[in-house]
Amino acid sequence: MHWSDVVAQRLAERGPTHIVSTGITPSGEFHIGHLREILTGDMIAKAARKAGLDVEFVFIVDSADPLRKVYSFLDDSYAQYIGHQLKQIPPPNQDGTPDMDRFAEGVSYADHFLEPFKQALEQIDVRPRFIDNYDSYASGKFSETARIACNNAANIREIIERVSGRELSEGWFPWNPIDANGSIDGIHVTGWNDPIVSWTDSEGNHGTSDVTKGEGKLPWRIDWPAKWAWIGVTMEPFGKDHGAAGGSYDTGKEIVQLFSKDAPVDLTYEWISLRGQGAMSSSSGNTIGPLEALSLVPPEILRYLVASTKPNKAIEFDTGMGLVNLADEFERTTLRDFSIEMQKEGLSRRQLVAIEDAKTALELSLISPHEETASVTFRHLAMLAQTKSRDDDVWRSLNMNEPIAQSMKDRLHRMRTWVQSQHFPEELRITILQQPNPHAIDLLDEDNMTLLPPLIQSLQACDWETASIQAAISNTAKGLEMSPRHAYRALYLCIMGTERGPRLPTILTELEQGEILKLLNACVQAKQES
RNA sequence: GGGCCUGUAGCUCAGUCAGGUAGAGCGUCGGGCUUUUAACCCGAUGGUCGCGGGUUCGAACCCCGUCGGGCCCGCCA
Repeated sequence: MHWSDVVAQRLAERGPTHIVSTGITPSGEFHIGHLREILTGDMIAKAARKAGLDVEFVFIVDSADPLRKVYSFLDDSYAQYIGHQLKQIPPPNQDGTPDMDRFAEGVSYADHFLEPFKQALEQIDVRPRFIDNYDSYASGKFSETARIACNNAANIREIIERVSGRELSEGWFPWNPIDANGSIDGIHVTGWNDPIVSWTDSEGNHGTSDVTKGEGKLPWRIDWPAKWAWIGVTMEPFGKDHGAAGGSYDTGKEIVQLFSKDAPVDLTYEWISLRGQGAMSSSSGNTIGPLEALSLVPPEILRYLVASTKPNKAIEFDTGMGLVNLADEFERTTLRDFSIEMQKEGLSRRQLVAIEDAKTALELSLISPHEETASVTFRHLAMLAQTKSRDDDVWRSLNMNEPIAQSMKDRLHRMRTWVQSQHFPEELRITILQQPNPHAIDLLDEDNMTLLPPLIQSLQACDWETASIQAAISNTAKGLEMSPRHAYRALYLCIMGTERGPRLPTILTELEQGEILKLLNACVQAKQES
């Protein structure tokens, strides 16, 4: 059974109605790691609906969280906002300085980072109900839970200290009020008189905070179960950081009982890292944003990456050859006929499960409605995108007639972007040598050498267009009673330094005839001298 | 210190929760397609399932131990 169906089954055992929740703090640039959180939730919601359950999928934007520190992409002037809630501070400009103009127009720090992520979500067909955590506090959604928490401060302290094993400070209180400057750091709670918290801030100011009006927030370990309670969350996937023993899920599980609710069904997922570069981290700049990823890859492929990998498996996102292999695997999967495969006699249980999982992973990956398009592998499209500068030529080569499906146009456009990017693997890059490649010269065999001189002659004599070039190559080989294969190998080695390559005549027509002949002659000479 | 994940073919992984003769894709090699779309088709190659014990008629799978890799437990998914 596919992992999403396993979770759906667990939900079905609990009841017919569910709210699957995900959430992210918009403290910086979103990256594809965050996509795993939301895609995991989205897929579970879909699986649960398939199982006949009534499911809502929500995405909580943790905009009430404070700015923790001045991240590397921020200007030092952000130091004044440390401890301030992300919804209450200005967005950064390109250079990292606060953009007061946009802030005046109502765009907050949180909005700034959330907006592109929302666009990415639309592209990958994830449509949750968004819940803004800051607004939720302000509109009193946390009133009940906050009051209960404050009235049970000792109780909660005991839970956190016992379960997490860490010691809370003397002045700890389950509510972080906002001080005179708007910060929730360095503030001390001095009294609690339901629903008012009294406090003293670092500068010695005194004040009060009404917990039912969102004049502050609950600390994370309480904030989370409080959200479960007021929203009615019954399922939530979360990163392994929260899943560790004694982590926030463990304490939340007990705290939520105080709110007279049960903890949601959990699913801990592993992180996504960039191949060879470790975990993704907004602060180190070691990231690939969802939009950047989507500029290279069709959304189906990103969905497929998550759908076909079990949540507890770490994913290494590889923007090079790994991506090509992933995309080609997806392409092959779309071509499979699962109903025929499953009817096959004598399938072992394992084989059946493998077929079912592949089928489900594919279903979860497709963006609905799925356009029927001709199948083209990534490799092939990569080649066409490099050798044909006009889109029309690509369609002709693929035997596609107008009107071309929009999804195909998108794919080609993405491929062109990818080819131009630093991520495109050298292995697939078509390069034309300027001078003989010594390594390739070594690989030229006797047959190749026999063919080269007459090849050069006929290439010199022929019209420089595809049909003649093609005829020249194969006729030369046949004239010597050899397979054209040898002629092509010789040309690939001389011109591109590889033993094989994409259809040569079309590439040659885009190059200077004289340059090519010069290169070929140089190769023959180099070989003879060696 | 506590905990989680992970180790299976050259590579990426499935199979471990219901023990029953080692799987897939890619790669590599060979052949085909009488023009080579890095395509496509056919075939072959390839693994002491990290290591050591135990349970069992039977273990990649269950139990114990051990070694290696990654990671979490200060609000980074």
